[in-house]
Amino acid sequence: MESASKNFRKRNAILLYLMETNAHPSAETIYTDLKTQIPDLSMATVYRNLNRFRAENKVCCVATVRGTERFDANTTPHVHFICSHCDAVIDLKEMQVPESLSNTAAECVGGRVENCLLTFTGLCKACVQIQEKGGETA
Amino acid sequence: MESASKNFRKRNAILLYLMETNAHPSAETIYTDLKTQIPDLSMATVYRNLNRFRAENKVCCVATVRGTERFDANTTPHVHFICSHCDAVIDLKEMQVPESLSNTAAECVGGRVENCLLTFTGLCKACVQIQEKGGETA
DNA sequence: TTGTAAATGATAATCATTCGCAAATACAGA
DNA sequence: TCTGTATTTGCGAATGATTATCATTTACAA
Repeated sequence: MESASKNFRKRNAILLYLMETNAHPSAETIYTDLKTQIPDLSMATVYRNLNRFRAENKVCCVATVRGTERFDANTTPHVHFICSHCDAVIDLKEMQVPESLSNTAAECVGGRVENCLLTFTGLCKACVQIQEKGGETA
Repeated sequence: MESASKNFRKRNAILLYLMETNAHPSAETIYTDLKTQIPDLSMATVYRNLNRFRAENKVCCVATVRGTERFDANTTPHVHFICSHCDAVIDLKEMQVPESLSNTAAECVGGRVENCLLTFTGLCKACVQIQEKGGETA
């Protein structure tokens, strides 16, 4: 196992960070947050390991928000909501992608379906309220 | 109506191009293809108008493939398949996003749901076949 | 020790996208 | 027909995210 020894401290820290958050952070957020515990961390290491995790299917990119990729250690099909005002990427844990859909998709494409993402966009609860206040002028 | 006159020739050409294709092109593809009919077209114009169309809800970005946005003049909820080998973005026209899902999502978030995308990834038909041939060595 | 392979940091390079500004264009009214 | 104004555009520079390069460090095995 490649966990305790060798040069995997930083790699493991990055994966752990992703497994323990549900905020779908960007590479930069990961870097900034981990930098406090690991002062000699480099952005290159974050990107390199993210790409490695992706190739190993330990991590996936669930969205690209304003040109920035957002990562998740949950690689099973699941449902997200992206707020177009505050850029939050929120898990909709209560929802599931109906299994039947993947099968139908595979039939339609005639190829191999490996993953799927169901993504809603709009305004999150907090941003709806902000907008309602700000909209009084209208 | 802002169609025939004024300075809208290029703008209209871009929108028309998007309405007539189902290939979900990138800004660069749009630019390259239109350049043959409109030699003095500029990339900035393509990007500017894409952003305008987006704001007007005439066009949306349906995916980001290898760091490049892919556009679609169909702004209603629909289903795509992205081939991770050839980067094709394919409409699954036979499939629909169940209406009920959007309602459920709105309840879960407690905010305002504006759009949704259901996206499958994997290998398209052609790329599966290529891979099967190439895999003989194993 | 010593050699080897893998991981990293720093920074340069790349690529998609946006910005700034001056020139071109279309149209309204004198 | 001129003139003013607002819009659109082209060009090229600037930005921002991501990747590549390369020398250094690290872990481990012989």
